[in-house]
Amino acid sequence: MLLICLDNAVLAAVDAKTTDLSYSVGDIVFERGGPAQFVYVVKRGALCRFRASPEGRRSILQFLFAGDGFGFETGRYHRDTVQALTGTEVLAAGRNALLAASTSPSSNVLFDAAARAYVMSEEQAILLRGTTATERMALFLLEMNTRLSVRGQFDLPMRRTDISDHLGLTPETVSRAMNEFRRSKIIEFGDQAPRRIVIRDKTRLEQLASAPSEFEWWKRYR
Amino acid sequence: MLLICLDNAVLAAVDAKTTDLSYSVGDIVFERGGPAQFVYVVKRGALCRFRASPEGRRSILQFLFAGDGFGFETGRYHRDTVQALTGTEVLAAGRNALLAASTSPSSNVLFDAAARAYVMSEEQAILLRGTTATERMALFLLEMNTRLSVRGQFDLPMRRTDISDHLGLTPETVSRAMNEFRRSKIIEFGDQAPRRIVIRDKTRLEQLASAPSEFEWWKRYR
DNA sequence: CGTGTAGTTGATGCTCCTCAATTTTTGTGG
DNA sequence: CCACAAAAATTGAGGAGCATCAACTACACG
Repeated sequence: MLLICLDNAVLAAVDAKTTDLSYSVGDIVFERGGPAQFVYVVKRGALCRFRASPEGRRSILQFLFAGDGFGFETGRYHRDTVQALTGTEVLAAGRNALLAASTSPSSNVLFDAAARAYVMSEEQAILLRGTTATERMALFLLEMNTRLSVRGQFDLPMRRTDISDHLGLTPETVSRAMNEFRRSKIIEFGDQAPRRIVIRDKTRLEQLASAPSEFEWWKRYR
Repeated sequence: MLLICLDNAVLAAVDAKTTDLSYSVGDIVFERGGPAQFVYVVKRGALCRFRASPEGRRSILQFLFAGDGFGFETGRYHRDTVQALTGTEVLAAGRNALLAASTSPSSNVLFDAAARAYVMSEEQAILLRGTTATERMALFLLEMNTRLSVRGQFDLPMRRTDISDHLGLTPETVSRAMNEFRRSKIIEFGDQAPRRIVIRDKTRLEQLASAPSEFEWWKRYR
């Protein structure tokens, strides 16, 4: 019952018996309910970890990029599904190898990972609670910027739908917010590539990310 | 940076050097930013653990009842504030005593606690996302029922405001939902005691807790 | 060229919040 | 115990914020 945020340092403790795997767009790495035998680290590409509700809603709990670990559970089964958003390479290690490594003297490794995962989960819950669509989009873009940008720009590996399922919004709302950012010259899209983002005014974006937004795009549509 | 869900089994590992403390309504056990020297277990009463945002919002992350542990952090300072909702007795142990106990052979105690806290936090985040006010109130009442009820009724230790800060709603919305439950004879209030709850139709409440609510009380007010 | 998917834009209205007023409950001192 | 004040809870009206539905554009692939 756990998907920990493992990083390379953790897997260094396992060291042996790792396998390289690769997935293409849309491939499922594992599904909710499946047996949890391996732990993984992203080497290249992007994935998402989500839970689908019976009514058809989908909550994307986390986007996974190079260096992120996933797939560790305390129970025998996976609690959520992980799917590739782009062509992806991951490193897999047997769950038992990790457990063996973690009983060595140096090892509050697992505890640290669990504690970090807990803190991140709670911080994000606080963040998504009582924030407006504009604030969430600003926060999301800033996070993607720190994780993905090279030379001041980045390509979002996910669709608008994925963003909306992550932020608890609709794709339409995501689109409107992003395009209003664009019209205000806060961000810029690539030519014929709505997933390529350049952040033009990071300061403004940071203001919007933590402010009862005076940036009310919907008034355009009344 | 961590507030773990410790239970009595965990504190049994410490065993020595515990102190009894008592608080009355409104007392602060510790504040966000304060040094994290002790870990606690609730013996009697109820508390809440919350984070106040600069804009004056308050997110209540957890209500704490007898048996719940709190106050453990991986860092040096508390990440949130804990306050008594009623007259309360807690057991406190030095943080160091716990760490010492947790290096003993038997001890993935800390890891288990962190893992459990992580799972609970993520499950609750999923729950609060994309659910209506009615669903949240139903879920909340069911949870309070399992935790607090004796002989089919219970007294909520918290105000409507606390509930709303926990569920991400306003006190008005909480009040309307609860009174609509009452008018539909799903729950019942005590006489001159709006915090005393009797659940009359648990099955119906469980339906409402996980259904795109066909229970639309607000239509009354149009 | 169709066909399919992703993204955008617009119109409408649901769900809940905000603000204000009132009622109920709790706490305090005679 | 009652009288009063303060706090908590309820109720109502109206509007903010976002979802929903629908139409449309742009590209990708055969």
